[in-house]
Amino acid sequence: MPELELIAVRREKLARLREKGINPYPYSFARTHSAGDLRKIFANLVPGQHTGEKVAVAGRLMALRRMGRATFADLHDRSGRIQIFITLQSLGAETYELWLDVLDIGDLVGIRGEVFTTKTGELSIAAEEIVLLAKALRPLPEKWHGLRDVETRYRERALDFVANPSTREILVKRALILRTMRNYLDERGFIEVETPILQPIPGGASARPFITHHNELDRDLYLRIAPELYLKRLLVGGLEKVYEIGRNFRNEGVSSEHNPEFTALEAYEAYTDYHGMMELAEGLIAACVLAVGGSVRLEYQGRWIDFSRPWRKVSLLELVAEATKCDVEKPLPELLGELERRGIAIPEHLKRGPKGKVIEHLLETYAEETLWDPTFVLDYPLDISPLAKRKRERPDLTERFELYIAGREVANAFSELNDPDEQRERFLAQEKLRAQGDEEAQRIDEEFLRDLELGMPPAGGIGIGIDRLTMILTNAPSIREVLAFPLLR
RNA sequence: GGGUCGUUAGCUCAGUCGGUAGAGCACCGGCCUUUUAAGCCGGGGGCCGCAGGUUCGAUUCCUGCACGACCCA
Repeated sequence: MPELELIAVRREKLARLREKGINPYPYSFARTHSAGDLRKIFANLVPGQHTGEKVAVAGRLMALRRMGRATFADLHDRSGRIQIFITLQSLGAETYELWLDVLDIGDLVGIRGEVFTTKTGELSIAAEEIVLLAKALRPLPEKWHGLRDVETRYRERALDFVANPSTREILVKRALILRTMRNYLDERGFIEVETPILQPIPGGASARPFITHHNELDRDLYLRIAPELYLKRLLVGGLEKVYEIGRNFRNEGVSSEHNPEFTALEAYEAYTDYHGMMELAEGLIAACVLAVGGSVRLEYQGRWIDFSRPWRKVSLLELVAEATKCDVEKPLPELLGELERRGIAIPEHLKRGPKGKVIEHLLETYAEETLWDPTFVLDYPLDISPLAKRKRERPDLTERFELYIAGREVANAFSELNDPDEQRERFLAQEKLRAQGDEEAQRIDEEFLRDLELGMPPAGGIGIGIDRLTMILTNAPSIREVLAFPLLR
């Protein structure tokens, strides 16, 4: 039946209700229990038991089994399902007929009545009063298969949440992860802060920004690609341990692992370095794994991930050397020659350097997917790490790591560069790349440099991608599953 | 950006080797007071993703486009 006809049928019922003087969208309903509460409280009833307990529940009608003068209904709320038993005897003929005429699957209703169990032992409520709380005008997906079509699921998210409780569960777990992170950091003396999302110069990461415009100031502003530079200015200001959980915006494509707006945690701690950040990452993520899964192991897309500490540490250059069997210590021209001899293709735009981009490409292409259990990849080339401090004893590398889990980059951290003169040099090198056409190269930020000149304590900083971490901890194959409303084409 | 596959009723899916399209659920009518994917009887419901092409005839074959899934860069 065309959708419009199904809606028309429901609208007729709505009109009938109004004729009877019943408000189909009333104001409130005092419920005494959720379905889950009742299952807990009345877990030990025997079949056919009447309790004498009067309760009030509310939720969405998800099934109606009409059997003449008696009807069974399934009422769903956030906590689960409870069966409602409706009889002509207890409501009276007129009321019973009316409700069975006008109620549809999908309607929100309140029920008052006595808790009992049927002869098969199912916990139920014998309805003494039915209150319509909101009439549903659109039909719901099929009761058995539900809503499967992934496109409809992502485009009509509310419908997906109604039809698929497991989708709702992901958001519950996401909230648990965020709560666990905040608790973990708060307990260790970190202060949660909020820094600008509208920024005059987008900094703190290599990415293309979204541009917006302030009318009154008649000035373009950018949606932030990272909060990093502002958070470090708070370190200058003496906040010592700060973190922010918030939305970043990067003007790039959408895929199963990318959404243009995504949530990241960034945390900065004075007087430590990237070794301290490794400990923080382990503790923080392990706490989330435990909170969500109750164990140090969990299954992702059919494979187990072992979060037992300490996590593996491997140097980026060793990792790439092993994956490609090439001597990655060679200068770029010689390395490119060796890669070519081994039949390893490098995209043209990377060949003119900097070398760090080639190394990064090799990591993403040949090593990333092998990093299944949590692995810290250490010591990134200086030329692709403009905000990180030089590695002790290796001036061409930085004290930076990325954390990989299930073949995905989940975190990025470094010993924060706090020498203002060197930071300026690094920015200038980035500006040079930008002039050569690298739109993702970072921009010089004079206000940040000015504040660095006040003196920023040595510090470790880390960014963790909340969406990707949530994917892993909820066994979600796509980032769209862990976003309440993903961006679609 | 390239390749492969998909798009049929509100939902989940069949199907047509090219001849005016089917099921289950949902919906409508009838029977039914312990059902639970309730059951039984009857009924209505379709731009077969969009646009072209081939053909006497296209939902089916071909091309393009849109959207999606997967793989590759």
